[in-house]
Amino acid sequence: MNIASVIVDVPSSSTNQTFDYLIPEQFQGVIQKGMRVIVPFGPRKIMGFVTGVKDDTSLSKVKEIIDVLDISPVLTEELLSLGKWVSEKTLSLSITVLQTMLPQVLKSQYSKDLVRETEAQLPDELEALFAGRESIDFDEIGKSTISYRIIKNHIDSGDLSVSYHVQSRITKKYQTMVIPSKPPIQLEEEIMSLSKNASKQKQLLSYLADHQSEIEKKHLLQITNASAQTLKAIEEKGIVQTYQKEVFRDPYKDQFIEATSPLSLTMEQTQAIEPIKKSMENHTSETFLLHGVTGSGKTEIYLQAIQQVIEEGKEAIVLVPEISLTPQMVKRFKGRFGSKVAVMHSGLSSGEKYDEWRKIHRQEVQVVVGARSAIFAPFENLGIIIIDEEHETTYKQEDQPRYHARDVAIERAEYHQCPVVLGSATPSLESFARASKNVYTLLTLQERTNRQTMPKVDIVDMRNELHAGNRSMFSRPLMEQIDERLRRGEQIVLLLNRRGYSTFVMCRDCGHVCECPHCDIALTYHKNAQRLKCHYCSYEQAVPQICPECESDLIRYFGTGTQKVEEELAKQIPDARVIRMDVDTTRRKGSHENLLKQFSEKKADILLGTQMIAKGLDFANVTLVGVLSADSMLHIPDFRSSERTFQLLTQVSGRAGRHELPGEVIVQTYTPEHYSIEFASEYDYDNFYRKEMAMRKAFQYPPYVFLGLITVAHENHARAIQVTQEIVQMLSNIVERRTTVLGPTPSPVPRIKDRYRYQCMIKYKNEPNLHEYLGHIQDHFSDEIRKQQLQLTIDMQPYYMM
DNA sequence: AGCACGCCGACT
DNA sequence: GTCGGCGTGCTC
Repeated sequence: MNIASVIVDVPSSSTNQTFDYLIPEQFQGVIQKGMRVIVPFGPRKIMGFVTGVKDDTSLSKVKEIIDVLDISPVLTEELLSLGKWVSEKTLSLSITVLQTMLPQVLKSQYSKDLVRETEAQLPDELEALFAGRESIDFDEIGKSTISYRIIKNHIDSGDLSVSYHVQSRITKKYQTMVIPSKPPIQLEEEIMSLSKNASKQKQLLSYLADHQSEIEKKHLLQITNASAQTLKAIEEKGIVQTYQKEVFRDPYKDQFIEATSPLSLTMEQTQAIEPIKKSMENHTSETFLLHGVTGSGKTEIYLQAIQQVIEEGKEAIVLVPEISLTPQMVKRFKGRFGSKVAVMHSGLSSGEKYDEWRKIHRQEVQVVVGARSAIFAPFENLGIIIIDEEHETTYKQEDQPRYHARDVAIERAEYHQCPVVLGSATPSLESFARASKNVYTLLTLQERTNRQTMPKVDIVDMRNELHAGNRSMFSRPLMEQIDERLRRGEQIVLLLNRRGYSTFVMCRDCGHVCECPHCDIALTYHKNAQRLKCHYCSYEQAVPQICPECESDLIRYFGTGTQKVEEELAKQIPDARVIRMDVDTTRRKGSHENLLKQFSEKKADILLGTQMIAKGLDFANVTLVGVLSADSMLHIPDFRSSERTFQLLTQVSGRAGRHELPGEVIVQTYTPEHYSIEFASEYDYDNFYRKEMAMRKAFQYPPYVFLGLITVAHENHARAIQVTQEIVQMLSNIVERRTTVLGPTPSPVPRIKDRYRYQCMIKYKNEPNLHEYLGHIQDHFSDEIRKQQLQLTIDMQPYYMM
């Protein structure tokens, strides 16, 4: 067993394989599957994951592993094989998948140094660069004017050499601890022998004598009110010792979280949890779809199921959409399971994420609550996986590897023989269809635990408003209701559904829209910076004063951004205090929570925001929810737009009147007759599902078919079409008769960063070898891809068609 | 990816 | 003739 198979940290298709290395004697028996190692690769040194250890290799010559980076494997065997599965299903590189399963700090960084090997005199410019140092970073050479040729000559002559380094970004946090070096009796003696003036030292020592054990330095100095100088004095006398102790960062340490105990379940809840418990007892990997209206107590079911898992000595993963991973949510889990919970989300610093990950790795916690990537938590005895708000699109990763957490969850559950619970008030059509076909087990909660009825939803036809001469973005009924809440001192949530919508600049004379010169997309107007920016590349420019086409000065901003709504609101109701929440105001860490906190403390009357305010928020004093433009999403050319509209409207309606005060919802729309708006206003999921399924069937979209989307991007327009055509041809030749291969079609954004984009869409029901074929297609174009000319993106079960 | 090698055009 | 451009192939 002295050969290791290693996946190296080189993300390219030609290195997407294992490489064999000899395990040197000192690492024999130490190196295990799932550990990170440093290996020589060509002239350099890089990180790699050991995926196997074996006795021999078919190669005649192998190099030795240079170093081991881990004491225990960072990836379990299960995660290694899961990684393989994910890379096959998503057509991603193995190394990319393995890296995403770990916290970012474990990713290696590389550097190159130029080292002086001899005393030989170097040319003046080189001597100046070294400035007396033994080695310099290669980056410094790049900044200087020295030609690489000269350096190369000196490397060849042996005066200089290049050394490669693998650096870890791991930062551990330490605390200084103080520990007495003598037993208490002797400490007392020391106190006696100290000089009379040393009262502070005496005080400090007597505290230590009384308390015996080690104590944090900062803490000790604080209680004894002593200075660091005092401590240093007794340390020098050898009475106490200090050392550095590693501590885990705890992002929630300053929060007091009240412990909660299981609530008694309603009849309905009991009926829903029983099958889950049964599945856990039988050790079967069953998938449940928990369909429960807002406020029906899904979370309590999760909590009690997890309780049982913990009692069995197993572990639980809870996935929550990033955006609703609020302190409120975390509190519910920490309140019930205390220190057994790790939390993983993008709001944590990379060090905090690493520490939370290590709690799982070291088996110090049994529960992880986290966003998408928490599905890869290195638990070894999973007892349950819960995915809350199952329909959320954030569970699908939008860059490589394009995995869906739901699929990974089901795969992991299969391995651990444990249940998966998908919870939602508005299940995705895919999941509900599977439940209807008994692939998933459907569990339904129809009653709200507080017996409150859902808030009444009023639909306002904005066309009538227009006819009546109201050209503002607030309808008269909405304004009336807002006024009334303000008078009663109640709060209001206003949702601006802005997806697919942005502020752009248009000339009123000729209709010219300012577009990005590198992408076929309108530039977005940023008011703060007074600039136009492209959302796809880094291009930006000043706002033109006159139209570049017709030189008219009638330039206007179009689209309804939150900023614009805020201004309008200030004009119409100057007295209202408004908090605006959108990407601009929540960019800074913690600002999201901060704004919500202000709102909950009633420091504002109106919370105005985008989708991010629709989820999981729970304010007792909110009695009115206004949706400014319910249909803005409906016109996006995306087969899921009706589903998303329905989900968003249902969700946001649930924000009103969650407590004693009754709530009301006003939905403004230009298409009140649209079924997704109508059914959402009646909270009628079943009829929405039926209607939408009929649409999906008619147009052959999921869940009736599976989708594969291939996007081809090339600088040369003709070549982009040609490659896409070639792919369409290749696929058409091999797929089943009832599979449809569409294309070449221009992408919804036909050009990004000067590359023309064309697509091929595959609609299939059963193509067991499709992934393999697509792999061949990738290989077929790998040369052209590597030469930076061609970009090929394959997205299985895509969510965004761009 | 990133490095070396090797082949070609543009200069001292 | 050499310098330096980039196209090509390989990394256990």
